[in-house]
Amino acid sequence: MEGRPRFEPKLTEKAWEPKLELESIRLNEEEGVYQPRLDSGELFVIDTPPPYPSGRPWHIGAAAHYAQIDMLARTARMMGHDVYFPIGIDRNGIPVERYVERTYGVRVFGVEREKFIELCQKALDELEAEMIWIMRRLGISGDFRNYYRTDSPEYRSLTQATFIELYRRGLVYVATRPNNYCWECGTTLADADLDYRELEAELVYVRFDLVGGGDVVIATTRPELIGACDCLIFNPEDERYGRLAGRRAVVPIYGHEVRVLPHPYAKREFGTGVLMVCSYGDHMDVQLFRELGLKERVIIGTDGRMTQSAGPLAGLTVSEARERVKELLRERGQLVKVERIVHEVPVCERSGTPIEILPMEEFYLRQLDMKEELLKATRELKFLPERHRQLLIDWINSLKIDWPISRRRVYATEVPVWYCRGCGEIVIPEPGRYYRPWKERPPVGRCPKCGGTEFEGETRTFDTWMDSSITPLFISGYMRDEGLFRRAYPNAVRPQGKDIVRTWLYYTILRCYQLTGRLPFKIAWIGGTGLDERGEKMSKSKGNVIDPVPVIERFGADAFRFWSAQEASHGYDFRISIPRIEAGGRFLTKLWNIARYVSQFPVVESAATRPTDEWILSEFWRTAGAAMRGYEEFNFFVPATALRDFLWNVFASHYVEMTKHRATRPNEDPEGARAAWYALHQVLKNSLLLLAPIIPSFADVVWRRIYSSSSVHRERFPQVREPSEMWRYTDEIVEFNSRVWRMKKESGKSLRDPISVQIPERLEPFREDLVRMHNIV
RNA sequence: GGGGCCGUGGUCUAGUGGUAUGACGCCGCCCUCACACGGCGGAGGUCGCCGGUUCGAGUCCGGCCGGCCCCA
Repeated sequence: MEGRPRFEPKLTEKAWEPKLELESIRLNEEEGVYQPRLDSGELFVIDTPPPYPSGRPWHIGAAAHYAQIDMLARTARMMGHDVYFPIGIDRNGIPVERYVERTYGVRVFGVEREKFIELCQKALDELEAEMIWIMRRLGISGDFRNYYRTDSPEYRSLTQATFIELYRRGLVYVATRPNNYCWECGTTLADADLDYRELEAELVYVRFDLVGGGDVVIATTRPELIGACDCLIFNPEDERYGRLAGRRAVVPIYGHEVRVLPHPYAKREFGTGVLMVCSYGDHMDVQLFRELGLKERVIIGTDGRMTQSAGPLAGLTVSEARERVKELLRERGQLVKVERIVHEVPVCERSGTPIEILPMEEFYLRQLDMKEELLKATRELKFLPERHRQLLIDWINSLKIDWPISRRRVYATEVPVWYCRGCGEIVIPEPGRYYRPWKERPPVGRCPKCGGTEFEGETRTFDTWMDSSITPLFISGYMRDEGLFRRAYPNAVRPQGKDIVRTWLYYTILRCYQLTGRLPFKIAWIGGTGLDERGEKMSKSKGNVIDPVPVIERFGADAFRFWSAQEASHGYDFRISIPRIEAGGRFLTKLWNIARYVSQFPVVESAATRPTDEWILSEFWRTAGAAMRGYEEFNFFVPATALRDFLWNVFASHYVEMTKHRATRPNEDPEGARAAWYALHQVLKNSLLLLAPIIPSFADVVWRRIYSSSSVHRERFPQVREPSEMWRYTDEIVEFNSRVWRMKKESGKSLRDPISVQIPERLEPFREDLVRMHNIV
């Protein structure tokens, strides 16, 4: 040991400890590291999805998603952009209403509206605080000081202002149409609010008498709608029924006559091959009613009960009516048989209740006549990954009705409209403030049309997507801050999950395009879905939701983040398994120990490097180039895996071992030691920069201990150098070292024991380091 | 029924037409002076199936089967 200086590592802890994250998170927040500059110039604005605080457990896939969005923000910062990373909380809509009903045992329309809203706000405040805490703990570098809420007066007044603008431009209209209706939630729903579930049902066979003799049997899962039947159809190819074309049938119980028509929608395999068309059993009925000009009968009410038009079924709930109608048919001898089947049923996404299709008067926003224009405009939008563009195109092409935007709910932005009691004229206020027509006086004293002085405030609210679809406008100061708007709009990136392309992405593009004539952002960054370990979607009803909080507490946020980055390439679905998160986090232990080893040596800025040093620097810059190509596309899988493989399997295993002798004995060979120190620090320092977006606290802690008194998050990515050709030696070096280790192992030698082995000619430049490393004699 | 993605050792994953990566788990050995939260070695695969192109296919082409997600 004579002549060997004692080196002290600057990293004293034996391993990376998650609690070190807390200090780094606090420090960077206090130092204002993430604040955007206030000077002029373009802002790189990230239109983050405002999460809905629906209560624990929060979805671990969502946590991973936000971690990745944060990597995106940090990447942009390190590329030199002035990044504005707002944090919003989505607080509008049905989930909180249901939560309040459950938690406080009240019904939304059973208490005073004001009181119910108060309860909602109270619940949201609590749930929101926890969500903000988790996001902070994840190391998210957003603007928590000024986070916004979609239920704030400022936000809601912007939603209302955009509605007023569109109404005045004729893009909003009122119409009565068959609509998806959830009687459980008491409101109309857009197609995007539906889910589909496989449910058991009875397929009921009913015999209709034909006018002029004979009969025909139909099969239906909705026998209670028989009173609303206005047509029977069979497939035109179905020779069994060709003779029925043009005949008329008598509807059992109700007695009215309906036509029997051939129509391709009827599938010969389903039931008897003959269907009854009613208002309205499903979406196809709606289409057939429109197409065939059928007569609508409303026999289900908004309370989920049969109306007076349902005759003998009036007053019954839908399921009671279904049983009762079977009895009535049986009594008449017109019930042929009943089969049990399983079929897909549209249900309310929120309550899981099968929806009804009822004609309702609602406000609509025009979208059908913009389909082509939107398809054309979105060609300018960059998709990452490109293949997810198809999700949006398919959705736009599948739109069949304009967007019903009014809802019969309470905790949402009010439709800012009053009605004249005299003539029914719609009165719209001036944009600019938050209106609550159900409790406020109208904006005018007299009706502009009839001069009446009595008004009634609208009680309905908007679909919450009316709020969520203007996040790019809200965060850019639209209608409120011209200067900010010029710097911030269009936003740079919209990061979101692929599961909400049909809602959030589509509605945002529609609304912002209508209002500004421009796309709201330049890049749509579409992440995959976090699935459970079996590859199935997580949902509270399935009970397979994993809570991210214990995972983060156990392994640390950076381990979780690193796992998230290296688990799946951008845009692919990823499975969440705790053992794999744990394994991913092991890289941090490895990297910590690499850094701990390197941290004992002086930081030198230049040196006369040896071939071994040249080799590792070449291999490093090659890796760095690959990592940066991943960052260019905000695909964190690429840098995470490239750097992990390099640092673990090449740098630590081979370079560090090859130079250990040299690096620790500066007295023997001062120049050689300096050269090793130089290369060790070059690799570590630049690796920290390249990993900083993915493992921000880890990188920051190590950075401050070794390289700087200021945050790593004020730095830029290293300028990637063109690697020399030396990396071409990597395979041979790895192969040779493994061979020597194996030989020693097989002959029972310790790694320090001398060995006699031929160094391949190609590895001659590395002879000195190889001899020392393996103690070759 | 339509669209998208995916099918590689027990599990997960890389793979530009030329001897199949790596990780988790498993087995054996080693407390080698950054790291036993480590290292070395090993077992384990008809690369979903069937055809085709090719001297040669996990990789290209066609068809089929299965899984997941979205939509109908």
